[in-house]
Amino acid sequence: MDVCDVRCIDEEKVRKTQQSLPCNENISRMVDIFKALSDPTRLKIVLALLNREHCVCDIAVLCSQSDSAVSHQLRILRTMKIVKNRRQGKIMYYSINDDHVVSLIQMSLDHVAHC
Amino acid sequence: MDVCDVRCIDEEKVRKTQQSLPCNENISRMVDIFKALSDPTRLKIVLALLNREHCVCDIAVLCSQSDSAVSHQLRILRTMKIVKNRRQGKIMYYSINDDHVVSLIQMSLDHVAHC
DNA sequence: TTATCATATGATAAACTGTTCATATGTTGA
DNA sequence: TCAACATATGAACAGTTTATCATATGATAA
Repeated sequence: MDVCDVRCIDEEKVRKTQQSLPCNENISRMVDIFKALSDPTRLKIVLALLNREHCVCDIAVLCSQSDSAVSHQLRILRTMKIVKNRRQGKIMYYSINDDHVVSLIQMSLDHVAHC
Repeated sequence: MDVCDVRCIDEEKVRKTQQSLPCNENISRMVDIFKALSDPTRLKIVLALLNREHCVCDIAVLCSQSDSAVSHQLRILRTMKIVKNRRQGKIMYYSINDDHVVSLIQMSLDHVAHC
């Protein structure tokens, strides 16, 4: 870890910014949220569920992916509690389970929409 | 691509959700933004610059990474216009260049802070 | 209870990502 | 002009991620 040695850093600036940083655990949580949304398949899934609940099969069509690939990604989103599911007979319906993520997506949508 | 065949999909629901989806280009842009923030080093850099501008060397200290690693990540953030830089002699100062990203981060911070 | 259907899961291969190391660039002061 | 320094960059390697394939599970209807 060849971090630059003491000569060049402005210790006071660094110290102050250091204090302004969230704790590592919160940084890690933020990374996890962004990571969840940083894959096109997962983002499409969440965008689709923003509209309404859907079964795995329909989600697969909407994402142009195999049922299996979608199921894997749904498991990740489920583990993160971004989506939830309910069974109706053979069919599993998925829907959004995290309003914060909805806000994040809405904000990023606004961002890309006008630029 | 063994997408589920016509039997199981609810064509009407799928059609409507399809129409609600952003265009692929915008989805791709959203993915890029989230991807930029989904690495701990890059997120820490942006969080640090949220406080004030810093030189590469100080950023490296703040991220507990080598100057080189940080420089690589700064290039990515620069390419995405999330940060900008200005030279002062030998030293290169980096700062935030995208207010939307600031809002996204602030929102995700609020999210992780109270949960 | 058995066949079929919708979904889930484990293993694998391919692609991607991030750090490191070596080296290059550009700036300053001697 | 040269040495020293801050930063940048290219190549390579390790670790991670994602889709696929094969198979498993759980539910329904015959």
